[in-house]
Amino acid sequence: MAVTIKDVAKKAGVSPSTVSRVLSNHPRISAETSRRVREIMEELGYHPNIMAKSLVSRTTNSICIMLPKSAEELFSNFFFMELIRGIVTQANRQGFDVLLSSGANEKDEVEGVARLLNGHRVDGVILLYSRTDDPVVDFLYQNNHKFVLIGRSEQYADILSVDTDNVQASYDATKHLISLGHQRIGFVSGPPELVVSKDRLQGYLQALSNAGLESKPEWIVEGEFLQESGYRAISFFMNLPDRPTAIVLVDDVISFGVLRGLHELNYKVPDDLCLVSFNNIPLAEMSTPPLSSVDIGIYNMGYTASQMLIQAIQHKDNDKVTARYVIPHRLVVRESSIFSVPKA
Amino acid sequence: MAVTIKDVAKKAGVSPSTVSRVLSNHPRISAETSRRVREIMEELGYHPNIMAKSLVSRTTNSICIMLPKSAEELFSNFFFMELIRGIVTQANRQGFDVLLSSGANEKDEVEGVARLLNGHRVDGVILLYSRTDDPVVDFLYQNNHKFVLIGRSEQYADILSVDTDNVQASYDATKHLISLGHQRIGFVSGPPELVVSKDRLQGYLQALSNAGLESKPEWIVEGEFLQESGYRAISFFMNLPDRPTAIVLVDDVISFGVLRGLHELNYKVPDDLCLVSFNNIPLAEMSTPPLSSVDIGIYNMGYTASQMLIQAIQHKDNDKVTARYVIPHRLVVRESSIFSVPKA
DNA sequence: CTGTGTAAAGCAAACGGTTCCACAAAGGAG
DNA sequence: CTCCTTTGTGGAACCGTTTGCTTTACACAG
Repeated sequence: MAVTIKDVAKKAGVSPSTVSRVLSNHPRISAETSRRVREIMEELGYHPNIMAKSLVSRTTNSICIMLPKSAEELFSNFFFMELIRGIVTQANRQGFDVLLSSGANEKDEVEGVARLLNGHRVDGVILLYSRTDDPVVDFLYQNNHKFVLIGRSEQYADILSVDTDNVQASYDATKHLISLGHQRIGFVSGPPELVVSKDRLQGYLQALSNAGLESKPEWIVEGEFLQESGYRAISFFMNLPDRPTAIVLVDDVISFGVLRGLHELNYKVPDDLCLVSFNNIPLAEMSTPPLSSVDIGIYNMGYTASQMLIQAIQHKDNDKVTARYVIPHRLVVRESSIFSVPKA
Repeated sequence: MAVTIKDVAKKAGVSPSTVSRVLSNHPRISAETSRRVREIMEELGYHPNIMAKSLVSRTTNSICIMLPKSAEELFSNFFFMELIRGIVTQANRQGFDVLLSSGANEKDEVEGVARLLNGHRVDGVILLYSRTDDPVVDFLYQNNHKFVLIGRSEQYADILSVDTDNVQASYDATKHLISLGHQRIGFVSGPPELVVSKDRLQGYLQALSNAGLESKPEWIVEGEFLQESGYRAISFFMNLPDRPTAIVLVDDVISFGVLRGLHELNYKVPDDLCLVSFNNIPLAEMSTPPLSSVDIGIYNMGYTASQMLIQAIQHKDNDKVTARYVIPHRLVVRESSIFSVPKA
């Protein structure tokens, strides 16, 4: 059916090996032969069978992106799409294909990734999230597979990862509010099993303590990366006797929920409450009021992760090499935090 | 290195063919042999080499998602992520892997898809968008490849596609505004090369004409699926001498830009201007005010497209079969349109 | 004219499976 | 008891490439 290397060889009057060598620019092929073979490939519409190639070369030129289980429930879509865009762009640029994989649960995830990796369908994996205790990471690490973590592993030091300095970023965001005169600052966190939640919480606490400010347990609430979490958090906060005058939130989308909640309760931002969140998604500057947010270079993270993984795959130095790449962050101040001290 | 079918065979004291048959549940394998072989596969940690399997079976059990070139510029991320989620979920459920592909330009796109399809890396393709004149579709159609279009083709009738009835949906949205008493209704469209833009414009015009209402050219502006488009459109509209009292917008994200613009100009929604848009993304209910929006079941579209494609791949009836699947839509009315007639 | 070096191309064995065909053993019909 | 099925398994060819080892064909030195 499809045209193979043999068809090309026959028509060109050479052997299949010669055609193969033309394809890989082998030095000992005469210019004339090369030209003729290429011409015929063109004419016949030849495309190398990637499977056959992979089989013999034992490499697939493709990588796999592991989506978190139930991405829809835990995270904001924007974050992942942006990460994926960065990964795919860089991978394609390097001639790699990208596979998407996910699982209904953790067991599924490990099995899926094992099937792909052990079954030689992909050469490596990128994990889009970091959980505190992740069986997928265990599997990858123990079987010596190539992989890159977006985020940070608490268990293994010697793995490839791309991350934001979340402690520092959160410190900066909190510091910003402190420098505006706020004394009572709240924090809305993400799911506790995510490393990012812990890191940002830590930065927040550190900033408070460095400034000699108090941090009350009731000023810290856990949520998910969803509007609803913000919406719920805010009714809690605003009913506190000594409620915060400012909040740090781990994600812009949560802030949208907060804005909505405040609007319904007839509070004004930033007059009654100041907000700073993370990710700086495009909508952040379109909300009312526009959100102050820490830009963490999501696309860049994906791009870099992809690059690191492909590099690791190509130079097959089997030693595990520590390479934690930290993408710089930047606090973008907008209206949601620009008034100094709320009247209340 | 890796454990192969031969290793399993040797250890089990059977031939490779027997192991292969166990794997594929061949009827003429004794229960005892099957049990023993499976046990050994487990023990050795055997995973079939997917490449080798594909090579001989001439099928890959994977499909490819074609991302639009420069997705970031034309579309709202949410839409694609949701589509992808639907596709991946259904594909995985059927044992298919999903590849992501994109190209810097149209030539790139065709080449990429040709490489994957002719090179037997994937069995079929899903296109996430419909352009009025798409070389990728031409290629797929003419080479008789399996593919599904999200949207609608203007050139070919006999291809698989999943779509919203955009004309009707837009008609409904416009009708909703008309029934609230609006006489001057504007329209913010998407890029003109997208079929969805044309269809929604048509539904809008049809609703107006059915109601005996006028439609002025200056009430219609083209934009992209970005906040900025809405932001720009609104300053144009509000400066018109006989400006619209309501607008239909092709995407929620555009509406966010509009909301921002109106806020800055000190207009109120819905008092000064009513809005209805499309897609009903989760943030639509969190904006101020919450947006009326046509829910088009994005996840469902992806899910269905995936299902159709896999079906087409598995029953390899080579006849082209028309199958246009229309996902039902539903107008979700919220505050951005609930007042009957603006004061102005 | 033989021997040697080198460039160009061919042969054949993998890579890890699947599957058609052959064949032995066992069971059933006559 | 033969003969014919059925059942369970093994052997080998093949899927489309790559690649190490040869072979061929010159060119040129001795």
